[in-house]
Amino acid sequence: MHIDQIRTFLEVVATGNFNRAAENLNVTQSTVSARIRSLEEELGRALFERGRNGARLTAAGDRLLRHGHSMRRLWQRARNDVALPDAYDSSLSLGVTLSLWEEIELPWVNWMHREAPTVSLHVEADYSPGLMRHLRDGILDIAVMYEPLQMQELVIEEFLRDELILFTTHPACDVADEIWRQDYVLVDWGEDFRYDHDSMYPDLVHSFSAGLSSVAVQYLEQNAASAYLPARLVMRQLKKGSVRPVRNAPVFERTGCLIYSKSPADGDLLHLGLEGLRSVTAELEAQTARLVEAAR
Amino acid sequence: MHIDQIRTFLEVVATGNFNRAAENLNVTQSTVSARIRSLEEELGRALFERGRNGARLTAAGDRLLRHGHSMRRLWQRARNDVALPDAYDSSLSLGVTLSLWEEIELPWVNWMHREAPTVSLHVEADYSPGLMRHLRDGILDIAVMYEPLQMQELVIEEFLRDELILFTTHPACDVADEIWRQDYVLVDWGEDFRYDHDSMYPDLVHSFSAGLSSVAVQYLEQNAASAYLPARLVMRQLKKGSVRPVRNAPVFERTGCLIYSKSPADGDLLHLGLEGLRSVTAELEAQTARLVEAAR
DNA sequence: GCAATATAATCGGAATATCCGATTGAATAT
DNA sequence: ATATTCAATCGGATATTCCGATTATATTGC
Repeated sequence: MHIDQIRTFLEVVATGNFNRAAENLNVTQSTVSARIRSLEEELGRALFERGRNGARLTAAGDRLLRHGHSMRRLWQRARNDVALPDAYDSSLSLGVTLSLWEEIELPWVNWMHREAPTVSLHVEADYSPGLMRHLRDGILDIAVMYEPLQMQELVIEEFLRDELILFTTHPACDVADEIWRQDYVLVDWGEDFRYDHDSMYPDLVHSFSAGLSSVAVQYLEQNAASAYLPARLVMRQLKKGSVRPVRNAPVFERTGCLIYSKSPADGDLLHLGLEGLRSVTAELEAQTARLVEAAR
Repeated sequence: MHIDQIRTFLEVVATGNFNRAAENLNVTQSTVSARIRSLEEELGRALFERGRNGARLTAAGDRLLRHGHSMRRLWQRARNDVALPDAYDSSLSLGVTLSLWEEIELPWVNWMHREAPTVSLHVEADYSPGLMRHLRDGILDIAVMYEPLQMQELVIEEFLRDELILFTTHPACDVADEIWRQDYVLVDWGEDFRYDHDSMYPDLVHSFSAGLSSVAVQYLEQNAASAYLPARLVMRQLKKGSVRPVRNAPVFERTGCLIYSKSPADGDLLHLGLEGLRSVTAELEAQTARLVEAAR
């Protein structure tokens, strides 16, 4: 068994097609064919049913699939750990959605460094699809994001309820006042939010929409405008009083999730990392709650 | 990365010597040398410090070691699962010490078959060293034995307290009567027992010693003799009254352990298997307890 | 210091495996 | 029928692996 055979197998499963798998792997189709054939010979079982519409997994292939994922992850992880400086004895990597990155990353790194100083940490921020891909490939051990796609071999655990509150830099006003509607910024908080938002405010016009929340915050600081934001992003402005929640405006909820492998390379370490995230998040939520309470 | 490179790496770690590793793997020393070298080149790190006394792991090699064990186990497991008949979707294998085999194996297989009918089961009985080797190589998922050797990457969990009671086929007697000393069979219940037994009865002569308990039971049935046995092995004879416990004789305790991998290929399935063992054992212990109570 | 010994690295050559590019073959849609 | 879309196969170039023998190196005993 060569790891490239496993990678090829997984790519064929993912694309359902020898030719596309060959393209993605930068080899010829005949090479893919040969790799799969030798894997099948070694295992003594057909892994794919080849037909007009590409390749479909056999039952035996399906049984290989889960282990294949693990093998790829494990080898990725092994290469990574071996490459570490000798002062470390293992590694843990965390990926965080861009919108949560700033708040979670540093406290978590500090927490981990205190609890496990010989663990090398790797942190990255990206959008959900990138995080999922890295999770699948074993580059990430844990990811934090909203609205994850369900995936075999991954545990999804809710761990953070976020409140999206309508904030404004207009003078204190009620949702009925409609002052806040002047210069409204629509922040893209994901599919669930878009749906809820549209049904609540079907006729609301926005002067622009922001993909990244920090843009919206900056805009609010410099203009009399309104936007849906989690309280923690405008903590400073709330304290100053420059930003106020719109009274009686509906609050949207959003659930942050922890995603990690069902079969980790190092279960103890993974759970330490998760514990760190929960602890860091609890602190974050407590702060936010106090602030929201004070502003109401 | 070829799996043979990992196997070779692990064998060199185990023997601490390229030549012995070559012998065990049935290849030449130059092949072992080349395999390790190519692995080192791929990883960009030296894995061993070569010296007069063989090969010692570097820090980087040590970081590879744990993953190497997992890789070997995982591939072993994958090959096994792929080879399964299509009616099954995964597999679980249990190894049991010879002395516990008969009592645990069948109930566990029945329990598992009821709870998870699509899981292919593999059961084997052997002495502890064989079980440990198979556990290490990924052939076994769970082992049940007394006095396991501590090993990296394995969880050891106590789950069964066994009482070794002095039984006799002489007429009912007290330990002070010394009738029972005529024709005493010393059963080898392991190192701990030997030690405790010797200090308790330093001058006790035995007519023979038995490595396998069933031999001792058979001997007791056919001769007026005595031996230390767990009650469950002489349940039938206790009910008939042909075998009696020696009153006031000290009871020796022995702890049965569950051993399994810290990083299993399929955690859910593993824990189902463990649950089955605990359930089966609880039943066994309850029966034994009732019987011992009745006999006293 | 000098063999004797044990260990791993290296080298040359044979065998084997891998990969590519082109072709073939099979199944399906038009 | 014909075109299209897949995967299998073949031939040849290249790369890798393996063995057997030799070499290099460090340790031990004398």
